[in-house]
Amino acid sequence: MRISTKFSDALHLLSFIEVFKSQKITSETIAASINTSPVVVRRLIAELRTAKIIGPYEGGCSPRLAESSKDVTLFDVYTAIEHKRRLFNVDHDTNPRCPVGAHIPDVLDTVYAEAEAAAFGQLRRTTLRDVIDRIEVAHRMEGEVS
Amino acid sequence: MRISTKFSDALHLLSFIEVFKSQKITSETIAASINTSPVVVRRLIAELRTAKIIGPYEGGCSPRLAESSKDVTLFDVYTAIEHKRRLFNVDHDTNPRCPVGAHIPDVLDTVYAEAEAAAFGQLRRTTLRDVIDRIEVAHRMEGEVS
DNA sequence: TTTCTCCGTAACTGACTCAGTTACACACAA
DNA sequence: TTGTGTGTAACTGAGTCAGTTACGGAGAAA
Repeated sequence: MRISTKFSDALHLLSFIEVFKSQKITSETIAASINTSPVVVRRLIAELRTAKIIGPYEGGCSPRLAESSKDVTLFDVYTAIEHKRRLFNVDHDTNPRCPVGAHIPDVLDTVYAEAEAAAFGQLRRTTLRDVIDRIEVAHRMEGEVS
Repeated sequence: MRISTKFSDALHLLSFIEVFKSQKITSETIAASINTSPVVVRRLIAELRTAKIIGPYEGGCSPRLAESSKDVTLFDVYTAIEHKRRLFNVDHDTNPRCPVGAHIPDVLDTVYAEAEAAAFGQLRRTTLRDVIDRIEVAHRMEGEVS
C-alpha cells in the first residue's frame, strides 16, 4: 500500500485558502482546483481543523489558517492527515523460535526509525510558506514566458 | 498506500540466508522463519535475483548472496523490491487553470524529493551487515538474560 | 528409469484501503 | 421561508497485497 494523495491534497488545500484568503472560498471552489469532490475537501478540512491547522468553523465564513503559514511545517500537515503512519512497514508476525525471526522486527523498527527521522526532519524544515512561495515563483515565471 | 511488508520480508530473508549460510536452506525453511508461505519466499528470491542481490540459481543449492553483506545497502534492497516507488504520493490530477492547481504538483515533486533523499541517504548508509550485526547482538543479549 | 524434493511461475482469492458519490440534517443569510 | 454551504455517515468500485492452489521442470537418490 502506498501513502495516499491525501497529504498532497491537504497541502494543495492549505496553499489554496492562503493564496486566495481575500476571496470567498467554498468547498466547491477548492474541489475545482484539486479536481475532486466537495465532500473529499470537507473531510480534509475537518481533519486539519481537529489538528488546529485550520481555525474553527465560523458559520458561512471561508476556512482560514489557524496561524501564520510560516509556522505550519509539512510535518504538522503530515501528522494531521496520516497521524503516526510510518513510511516503512515492519512485519511483526515472525517466528520467535528462530534467532533471525525473533529479533528482526525490533532491529528493523530501529533502522527504519532512523530513515524516517531523516525524512521527517526535512518535512519539519519546510513550511507551508515555502510551498506557497515556490508556487508563486512558478506562476510568475509562467507569466513571463507567455 | 503504504510501503508493504515485502521490503521487511526481503531483509529478513537476506539476513536469514546469510546467518545460516553453512546449512541447507529451502524456501520452506525461510518461510517458517518469516511466517509466510514458500511461494511468497520464492517470489521474493526471484525479485532479489533479478536485482543481482542473490546469486543465480544453481540447481538444488541454497540461495546465496551475490556479494558480501557489507556491500549490500538497504537502499539496494528497497529498489530491488519497490523499484522507483516514492514514499510520498503527488496528486498530478489537478486543475491547470488555477494558479495553485497548475503548479503544486511540480512543487510537491521537488519538496518530497528532498525528504525522500534524506531517507534514502540513510538507507544507503546502512548495510545488510549492520542489520545482521544488530540481530546477533540482540540474540546474544537474550542468551545472557535467560 | 522411476521417485522424491524443491524450484519457478501463473492464476485465483479474500482482506483491506482509498477516492469518490449519494444522502441528509443543520446553520446561517437573503 | 427559501437557498446555500457545511458536517458526517454509509455505500461503491478500483486497486493492491498476501496467501493459496496448481503445475511443469530440474536435479538427487533409489
